[in-house]
Amino acid sequence: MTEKNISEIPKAYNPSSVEDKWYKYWLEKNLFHSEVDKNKKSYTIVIPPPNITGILTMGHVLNNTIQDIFIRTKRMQGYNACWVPGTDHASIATETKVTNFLKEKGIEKYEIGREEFLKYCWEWKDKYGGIIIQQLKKLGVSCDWERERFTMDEDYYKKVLEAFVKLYKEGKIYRGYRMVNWCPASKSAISDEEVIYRTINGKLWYLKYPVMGTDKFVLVATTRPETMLGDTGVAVNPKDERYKNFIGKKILLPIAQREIPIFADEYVDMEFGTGAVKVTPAHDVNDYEMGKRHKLEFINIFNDDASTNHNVPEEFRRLDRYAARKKVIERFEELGLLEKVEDYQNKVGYSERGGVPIEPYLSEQWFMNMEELVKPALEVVRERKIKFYPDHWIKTYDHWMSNIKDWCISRQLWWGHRIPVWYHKSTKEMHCEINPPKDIENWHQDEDVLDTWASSWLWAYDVFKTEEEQKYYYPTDALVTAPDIIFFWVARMIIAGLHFKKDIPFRHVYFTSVIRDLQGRKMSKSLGNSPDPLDVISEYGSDALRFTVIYLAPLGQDVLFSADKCEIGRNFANKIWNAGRFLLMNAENIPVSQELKDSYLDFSDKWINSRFHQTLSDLNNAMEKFEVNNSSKIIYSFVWNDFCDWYIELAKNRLYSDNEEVKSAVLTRALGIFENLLKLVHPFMPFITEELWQLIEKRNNGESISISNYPQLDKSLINSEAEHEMNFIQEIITAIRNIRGEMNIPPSKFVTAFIKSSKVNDYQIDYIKKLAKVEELKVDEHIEKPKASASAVLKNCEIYIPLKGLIDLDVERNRLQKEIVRLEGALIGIQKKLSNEKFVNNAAKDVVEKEIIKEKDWMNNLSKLKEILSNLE
RNA sequence: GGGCGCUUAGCUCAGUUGGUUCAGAGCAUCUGCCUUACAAGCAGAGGGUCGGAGGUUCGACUCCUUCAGCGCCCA
Repeated sequence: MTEKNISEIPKAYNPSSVEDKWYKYWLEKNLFHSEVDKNKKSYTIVIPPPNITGILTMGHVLNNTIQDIFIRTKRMQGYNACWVPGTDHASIATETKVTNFLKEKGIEKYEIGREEFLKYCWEWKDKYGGIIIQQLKKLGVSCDWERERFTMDEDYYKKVLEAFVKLYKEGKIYRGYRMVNWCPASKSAISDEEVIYRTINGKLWYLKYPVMGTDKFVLVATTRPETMLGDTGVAVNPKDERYKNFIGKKILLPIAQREIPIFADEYVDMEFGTGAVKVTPAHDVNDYEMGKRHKLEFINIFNDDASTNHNVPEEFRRLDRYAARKKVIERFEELGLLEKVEDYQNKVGYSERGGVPIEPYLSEQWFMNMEELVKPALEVVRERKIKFYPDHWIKTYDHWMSNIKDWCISRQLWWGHRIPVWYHKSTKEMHCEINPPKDIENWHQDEDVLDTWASSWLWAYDVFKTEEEQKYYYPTDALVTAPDIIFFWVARMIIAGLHFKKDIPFRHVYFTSVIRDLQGRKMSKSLGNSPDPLDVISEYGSDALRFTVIYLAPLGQDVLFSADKCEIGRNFANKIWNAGRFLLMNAENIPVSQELKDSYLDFSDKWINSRFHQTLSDLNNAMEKFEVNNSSKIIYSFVWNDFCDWYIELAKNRLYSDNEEVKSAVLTRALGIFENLLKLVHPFMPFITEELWQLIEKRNNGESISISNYPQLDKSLINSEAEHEMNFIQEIITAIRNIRGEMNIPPSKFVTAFIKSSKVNDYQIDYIKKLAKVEELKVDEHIEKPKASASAVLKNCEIYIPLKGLIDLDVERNRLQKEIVRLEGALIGIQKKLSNEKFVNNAAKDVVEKEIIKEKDWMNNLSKLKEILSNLE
């Protein structure tokens, strides 16, 4: 760094001039790169790879700030810290984006074909896929950018296929014709986890189905009348008296003119609707099961875009499912077969990515049998080999894992990892290998790609390219992620890690808060209630945003956020800035001398050292327990309340004294503590701390606070005597300030004060005078209360402030009376306790003893106060 | 229907194993201050019977039961 003229340091911290400069510096010096180093312990985090179609959200801010705090702390603590960044190819989302992009240019995906389409995808990825990475850098994250990975990198791609082939050969992957969740928008199957259920206000239509050979009807109720075109049966409960005589008879299905059986099945709920249900085995999960049980016909009436196909009568063909619904209802009305329509609330499954209702659809798909794979993954969490924070997520995880179904891993898309299976054109033989068969011309490859999560489930180790690296960095230490992907990703990574690497993928999983707006609504694009983090950064600074989000986000609780809350972080940054500015301004005139660092120590120095190491101890404990939010508060309170409000204020006395050696000693000490404080803050606020760290001492090129040594806890410096002494002085100062405040004495006016006590030492007098604005201070254990003075009573101490001409006796009377009432109340409680034999006999001895001492002190204070009040004049 | 979480000051939330002035912090409010680091600041003050009821205990914000309200996940 070049030398700066300190007086030029601006009064208010300006993050924009600082942040980009340091991020560039860190990258230039390659400070965040990690290489295998067997002499150092690794500390590894893999980023939850953001989706290449995404842009930075507040959720990312929270998530990545937490990871950065962990990784920066460990790096400074001497670990070989490695944070692997990267992005996820997001099969459906990206393919949708690119398809729409091409459509706007008049290009149809199927016309250009697979190869050509994928070229566009890569182009799109190169152009937009890095946006979120650039945005992340604005946050100051200390990722190892040399290790940036993408789920479709060539070698990673290969690893994904290898995993598929291995599982196939183990018989864990199979192909089958099953009912899946079909997304008509992306024309692909999706997994159960990608279906979002929404309550919608729908209708319940009552349709009359004529019973053949009679003039009677069976009334069925349905929320999806269009599916009647694919009905192949009507079911009733065997116990239902109403329908007993119909069982075995046939319905002549209207419109389709198909004869379908009426049969009995326990599944039918007699209470729901009419008690008779139409059965569409090809388009409803429950009907599918019934269809299999009763060997019904499976009639698929939809194309892959959910329009009606050739299996319905000519005039109903090629209609969108909702148009088909309308037409079916109209026809039923014409036929006089529509009994009634009721309003009805039901849950409809939507495709998470496609945004349209999913269609239960029979198709040929690839599935993974999860039954065996799940077992070890369940164990490691139950046995706490992997720890969850907060740990109540264990139950959710356990429940899901215990009820897991086979995983549909094929997607009818092009962008992704193409399933490594070839079918022989004539023999129909199947070839499942990484490499295609040699006589490729006789084979055709499976058209489908894999579910994106079937690639990212290998992320925890296949981001490391060599065996050696995997051995060194795996298992990773912490995973920080949003709770909504606990099934999609967390669970599957545990499964993959245990199956393929025989070890857990991570030791700790930290589930972040969900960021909401001030009304408690989830941040969403459609509501437009999500502030753009980049705007927030340019307004408040990255450090401010980071600190604020952490400060507001308790473990396991949602966060109600709005941009203006970043004042918390901005103000804190400014506070640190000005503390630094103060010290640096003094350093212009006072020499810094490391030899004097431990000279002229007084109680306030011992106190601040004690506070620092107590803070460090608390902080270490909190971080150990992953209490990041708590950690931010521990730091905040030390910096602001201990260091700034008290230590700097006390230090001014000596900094402005005449003794050059004392001045030098105090300033050196203060700067030392400040530097340590910066290190504690650094993982939370990397930029401002780097800037100040570079300013307080000339650093060599390549040095950075981010690779400096984290302060070591020294318990011997935690000094309860110094803390007691300091607390006593703080109480005296606060008591005098209180009197000044209540009496409306402006700060510019100095007062005289008398302290009746034997516990105040001479060297503390100047401090009290300075901080309480006292001109003349007399301390003696035999002082008589002067007339017309305000008073305060502390333990072992009485304070009098003569205020002739200033004192309003009524105000003083009120003050005293209030304190008396408070003390009396407290005393009643304590005396009740002490007169209770059971308490005295049962409670711990030290508790009782403390209560007795307390009672004595308070009674003492009380009688003094009463005396003062009665003599007040 | 099953599970999880939440309810403490006007607002947003801390409160670790039940026991020290343990009823706290930040913001907001009120009062006084441009005190030579900081008005993005300093000093002081007011404000809550800890969701309701019951129980365990010498003692409950803390443990148990139950009720009410809110939120999330799964079916």
